Amino acid sequence: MDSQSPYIQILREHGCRITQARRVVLRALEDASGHYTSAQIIAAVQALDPRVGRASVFRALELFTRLGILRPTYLSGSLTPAYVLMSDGHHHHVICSQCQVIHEFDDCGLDAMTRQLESRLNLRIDGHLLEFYGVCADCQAAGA
Amino acid sequence: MDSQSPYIQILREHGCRITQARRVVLRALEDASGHYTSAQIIAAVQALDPRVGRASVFRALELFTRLGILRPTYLSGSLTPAYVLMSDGHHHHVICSQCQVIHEFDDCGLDAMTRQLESRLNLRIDGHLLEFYGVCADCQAAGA
DNA sequence: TAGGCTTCTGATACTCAATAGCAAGAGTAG
DNA sequence: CTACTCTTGCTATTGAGTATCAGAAGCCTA
Repeated sequence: MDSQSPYIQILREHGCRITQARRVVLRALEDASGHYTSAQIIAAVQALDPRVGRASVFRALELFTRLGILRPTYLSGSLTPAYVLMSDGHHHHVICSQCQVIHEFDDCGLDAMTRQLESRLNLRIDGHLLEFYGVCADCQAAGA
Repeated sequence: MDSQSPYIQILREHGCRITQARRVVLRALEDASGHYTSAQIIAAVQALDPRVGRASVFRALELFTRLGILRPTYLSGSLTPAYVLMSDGHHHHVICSQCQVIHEFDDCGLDAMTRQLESRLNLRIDGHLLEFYGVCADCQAAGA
């Protein structure tokens, strides 16, 4: 029943135990389906299950990052990272440099480039993060 | 003579003063041409000009990030960001998940996608960061 | 299903990168 | 050169993230 989540499967494949703390952190991340800072994730976890401690959240985030499930990224001028769920190993978004709005998109068309890089550099590629920086329509209108 | 650096030009265009501290930080970054943490940048700046203080380095890094000259990115298990120079607005690299070696590459072929996104989402795009995650040849050999 | 080994957890104290505040100094426009 | 304003350097402070460790909980075996 837990095995429905592909992330739980990844934990299992790596020989990591499926603990309550990890399950709750994963659920918080999936509910969010966005870009959350550690503080926001801790708050969400507290709401789901108050018994889970701060330290365990940080440990889970670190583990998930190591397994390629998550990727911390720096957004909105703050040096506190936001965590991004790498669904199926990849993630793509556009960030407005002015209002910091984030627009995610799915199709990246990077499969061909991935193959090409793998053969050219002689390595294996498991995933990628693609960020575009720009100015959104609203900010362009406001700035004009 | 300073105006040779395109980054100095960017500062000028945004009405920022060309101060000694900012010049030194830029020089440290250009000398490095790699991925440096703030601690490493501070050390490099100290070596170039000991009068420049820590706080000014952080302020310069923040300013350059805001202007799109730099991008903090998460590398190698530490939550202290590494700064990447966005030459001409974009940067691309492959990171080995095991030994954390970074391999930069230039051609990304993302111009077409950039155009497409601009028209589809109705926004202006100024740059991008593309990170691939995988396992390098050495680590694959060692792991086998 | 219970036993037993091992990993993981929760609580707290601690560390140190990053920031805030302010008086003094340096850029720049005229 | 002068004057105005932005920026700096110093230092105190903050707070996200980490270390520690006894106890709890997964999980494998039989």
